[in-house]
This record gives sequence, C-alpha cells and structure tokens, in this order.
Amino acid sequence: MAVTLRDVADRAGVSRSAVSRTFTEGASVSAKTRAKVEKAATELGYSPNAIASSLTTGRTKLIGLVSNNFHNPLFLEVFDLFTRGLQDRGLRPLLVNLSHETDPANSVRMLRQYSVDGVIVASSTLPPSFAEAFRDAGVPVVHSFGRYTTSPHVHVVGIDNIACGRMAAEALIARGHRSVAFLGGPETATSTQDRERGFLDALSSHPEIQVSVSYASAYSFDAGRAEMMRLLQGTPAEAYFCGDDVLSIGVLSAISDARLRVPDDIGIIGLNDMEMARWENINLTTIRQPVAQIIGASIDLVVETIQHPDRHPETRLFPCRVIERGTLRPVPR
Amino acid sequence: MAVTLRDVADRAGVSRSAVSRTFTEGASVSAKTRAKVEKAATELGYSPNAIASSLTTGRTKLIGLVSNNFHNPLFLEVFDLFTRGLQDRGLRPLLVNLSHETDPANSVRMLRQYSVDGVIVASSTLPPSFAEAFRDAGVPVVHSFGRYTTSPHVHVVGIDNIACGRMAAEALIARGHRSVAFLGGPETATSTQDRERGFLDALSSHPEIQVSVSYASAYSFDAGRAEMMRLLQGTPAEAYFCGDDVLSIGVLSAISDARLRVPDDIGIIGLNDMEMARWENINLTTIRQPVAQIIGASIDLVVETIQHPDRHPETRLFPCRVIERGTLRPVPR
DNA sequence: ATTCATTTTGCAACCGGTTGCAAAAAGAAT
DNA sequence: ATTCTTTTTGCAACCGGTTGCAAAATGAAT
Repeated sequence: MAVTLRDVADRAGVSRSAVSRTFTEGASVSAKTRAKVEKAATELGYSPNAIASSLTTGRTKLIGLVSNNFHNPLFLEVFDLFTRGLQDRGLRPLLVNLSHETDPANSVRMLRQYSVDGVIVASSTLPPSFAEAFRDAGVPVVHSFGRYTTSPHVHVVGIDNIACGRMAAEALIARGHRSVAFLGGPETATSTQDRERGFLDALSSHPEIQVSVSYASAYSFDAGRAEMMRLLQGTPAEAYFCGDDVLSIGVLSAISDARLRVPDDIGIIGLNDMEMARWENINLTTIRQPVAQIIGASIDLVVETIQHPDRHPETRLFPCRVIERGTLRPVPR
Repeated sequence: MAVTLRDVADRAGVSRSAVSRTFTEGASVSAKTRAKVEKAATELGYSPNAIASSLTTGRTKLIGLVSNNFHNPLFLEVFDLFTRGLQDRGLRPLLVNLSHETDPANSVRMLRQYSVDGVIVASSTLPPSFAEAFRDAGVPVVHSFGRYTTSPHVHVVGIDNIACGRMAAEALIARGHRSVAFLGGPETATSTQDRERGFLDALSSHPEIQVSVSYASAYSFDAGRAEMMRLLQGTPAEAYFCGDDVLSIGVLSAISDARLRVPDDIGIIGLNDMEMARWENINLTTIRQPVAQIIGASIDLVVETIQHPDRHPETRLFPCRVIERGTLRPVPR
C-alpha cells in the first residue's frame, strides 16, 4: 500500500542505506546517488515514516501536550500558540485531556507508550507533583503556567503570581480605594494561593485599607457570578482583584444584575488578558500574561531538556503588566 | 533505559512471543504463563511500546485532528470533546494547526509520516477539497462541521446549514419583523453560503418582508462589530441573523455603542450556542449546534471507516434548534 | 497405555527504517 | 602507473514489537 524505502531503493537501483542516508541530515551520500534517489522518491511519492525511524533513532518528534484547562478561553490561544510553535520546529503535539483525571500515572503511561520526546504540562491549576511524575519517569518535561518555587524539581515557565497579586494590590491602592478584596479561584489552586499572598503582602503596609478575601468554587463564569452575588448580599468592597478573566466576567454579570455600575460603584481587575477581555462590551481592566513568550520559552526549554536531560530544573518567569480598560476608575490626578 | 518486551521475557523465563501475546487481546496464552509474564511486567514497570507494535499491526491508534478554528471559543469545547472522546476509545489525537495553511498537501504529508489511522478535519470554513486530499492519499477521513452535499466524496458530519438559515428566518418571521437581514461571515466560507441560501429561501415566500444581506470579513468579534457599525450609518434592519455567535457579540457591541437597545430596537439571532452565549451579560438568542453529537458521530464514523475503508461516503447531519434568550423579542401573543 | 484433537509455545521472519563497519570507489600525491 | 587518503557504498544487525507455522505440551477418548 504505502511506498517504503525499499521501493525507492529498488527503483533507484541503490541500497536501502543509500535511500535512508539521502533523507538523513548530514549523512554521507554522493551528489549522483542523492539525485537518483530523489528522482525515484518523487516519482513514487515517498516520504519517510517517522514512526519507523524513531525506533532506531529514539526520537519521535512527538511532544505530549497535557492540559486540564478546556474551559478557559485563554487556553484556546494557548493551544493555538503551542501547536503552531511546535509545528514550526518540526515537532508534533500529542494532546492529552486531563479533564477529570488527577493521577499522573495514567498520563505518564499513555505518553510513554508513544515514546514522546518530551512533555509540556500546560496548566495553572495542577500541582507541581504532576509534572514531576514525568520527570521521575525519565521524560523531559516543562510545566507551563506553573507555579514558582525557589528550588524547583522540574522546569517551570510562567508568571510570578505573587508579583501579580502585588501588582493588582498596587493598582487598587493607587486609585485610592479604601476597601479592597481578593476574589480567588479554588483555594486549592496553586495560582490562587500565590496571587492571594502577593495581594495581601502589598496591602500589609497599608493598614488603613480594609481587606477581605473569598474564593469562587472554580475559575469559571458561573462560579464568579455566584460568589459575587453572595458578596452583594452583604457590603461589598470598593474594588476586587479577581482570580482570572473568566471569573471577572461572571463577577461583572452579578454586579450589573444588582444594578450597580462598574467602575463607579465597584471596580474590577482581572488576570490573563484573554482575547475577549478587550471586547468593547466587556472592556475588562486586567493584568496581562505574556502568553506568547511563556509558550515560546516553554518550547525552547523542552527542546533544550531533550538535548541535555540532566540540566538543572529552572524557573523562567515573565513580567506581567496592567492593561487599563474600563472596569477600574482612573488613577486620581 | 526503557524496559522492553525482551527484558520481561528474560525475567519471566518465557519467549518474547509469550510476552507479546499476553498483551494482545485474544491471543493464545495459558493462564500460567500469563501470570508469570504479568508478574515480571509489573515488577519491571513494563508497558508495551505502541509505536513499535504499530509497525507490524499497521495501526498506530493515532488520529489526526486538523483544524483552522483557533479563534472561535466554540472550538475550545470542540477540542475538549474530541480529545476526551478519542481518549475514551483508546485513540490519541495528533493535532495539526492549519492557521495559515491552505494547501492540504502539507498536512497530508505530516500525518502520513506518523501513519495516523484516520483523520478528522474539524472546520466549518475549509472547502470539501481539503478532506478529499486525505481520502485521495488513502487515509480514512471525516469532515466535521463540514458542508452538506448531495453526493459527498468524503464523510461529512455536521448540521444542515441551509435548514439553519431557514430556521433563523422563520424565527424572525414569527416575531413579525418587517425588515430582516443576514449578516454572514466571509462570503467564501461554505457555511456562510449555505446559511444565506436557507435564510433567503424561507423569506422568498414572504415578499412583504424586506431582506438585505451583508458579510463580515471574518467570523470574529471585530469583523462583526465593524460591519454592524457600517450598517448603522444607514438604516438598519429590525433584526439580524448573524453568521455565528462571536460575530453576534461584535454586532451587539456596535449596537450598544450606538445607544440602541436589544431586542427593542434591533433583534439578533446567532448560531452555535457557544458556552458564553448563555452568560447573563451576553444572553444571546441563538441556534444551537449539537456539538457533542456531531463529535460523537465523527469519531464513530472515522472508526468505522478505519475498519471498512471502502464504505460509501456518507453525510450525517444533526438537527439544530433555537435557544430563546434575550436578544430577540418574544413571539407575539 | 495409546491415539487423536486441541491448546500452548518458541522459532524465525518481518514491519520500515538506521547505522557501525569493512569493502569499494574516487581523488590526491608521488 | 602506483600508492595512500578520503569519500561513498552496501551488508548485516538492530530498534521493539507481531505473527504464521510447526513442534511441544496438554487433555480427552478409547
């Protein structure tokens, strides 16, 4: 059925090695045989079988892309950039959807069966142990959008969530708010913990500002909306730093239902800057994650790790910045 | 490094065939040797190499998932369902991002190099010829969200876009609108053409209703917004059927900027029912595509095609229905 | 205990490539 | 023309599995 190396060799009148070598970068073939082989190959429509060659070279050029964020619109951009970035480097993404899975063992097995060259765990909610399971299995791995740790056991690329929390706090302080709040995602998510920490940390030097904290049950519209509706039964803070953009939009929806105005009655700052945050009817002030840089660095790092498996685990964090839109009042004066 | 079949065989004191057979469904192994092998396998942490076995079986259990829709939030749901659905059947999705590519040859080559068992082309904008290129290369293929044709050359699963256009028209007629319009996506997209056709067809029996047609330059927020802003310079129709939900949201944004109210001044009906359409601050009346059914059927069909490669090309279309929310006034009486 | 049918097992070839090695060919130097 | 060096080539083994086939083992029947 499919045309193989042997067919090409026969047609070109050379050995199978010769054919293999013409398709192998830097192998020794004379111009003459290369020409013969290439002619035969195009005539037959041959293209080498990556699977078969991986068997001897030990390289499949497959990269496992593991994620559990299939409900955050930011991740559509993430998948877009990852798949394009990998393709551009001649790598192919093998997607693993972790939606309900929490045990890494299964994913590890699945990806080892396909001898992936490396794995990228793209998630801001998975614990570090998840990526570590791959490293323990001897698979080069990078945790994208992962959590910063001082002595990482595994490569991490992402943002400094603590610094982001601080940045959000400073944005609210600069606007002269007297009472502010953190409305996080699930308390167990590593990103929530760090963002809260940074937020509270920055506010600790401003005892005159009243601070409160609460958590939505998920990084989702509904959870954000539900939590804000609950908060609106009491006395809400003047401004909220929300766990992420989707949550923020749920919060905005609850506020608008309560006939309160943003930013006059309540200010909101999100985190991510997903594509729809800039849509005019959302117009969310938020902290932008440099997604493209994170993804570029993640791919670079996994490629480097494939080449040098024993490199020290490294953490690469990229700076975020506040994107001013319409859900936070302007800084006075 | 990795533990192979041979290691297990040595440890269990049996032949390599015996090991292979214990891991092969329906092969002949006695309970005794199976036990020995399984013991050795778990002790060594062995799991069979799918890549290697594919070489002889001719089955990789890889499915190419080809798409160019990385900016439509609906497709995050689509990827979620596809990856989960494939995983549940023991198949692995190999993602190909077509963002700028228009020539199928490249994708075909990429996926043939990995000997994928089948391909799912998930796109409402790609022409039928794209999927056909895979069929011509002898790869089982299903075009998901593809266009209906009376004599398809390739399996198609999706919705009847013409019927949807008609359904939208009927929804507007039932509400007593005197002037209605179709605001499509790019004129070249197959889905746009069909939806327009159905829409105009249903209205042809209502000569008293004024009808107009225009196109946004893409299925995107910005394009929808821009086109509606243009339309608002003249006299807009009473109600619009928009190419899809993202477009609709752009349109809503333009309308709200013009200080017009929805649905009182202008009614909007979208198509897709993506997750955020139900968000309370969007609350879009739209036509729901049964995404889960389409995806389930697509996977079924590609699996069947792998088993029976010569099956006649088939078109499976699923019915849509109007989801009433807040952007279209209620049916009178 | 013998015969026959059935199941289990290992051998060896194969899947589609790659690669170390030694032989053959080409090129350079005398 | 001869010798030496360098490049090119094919052989054969191997990557990690599968599978047809015949031999060996098991079980049933007499």
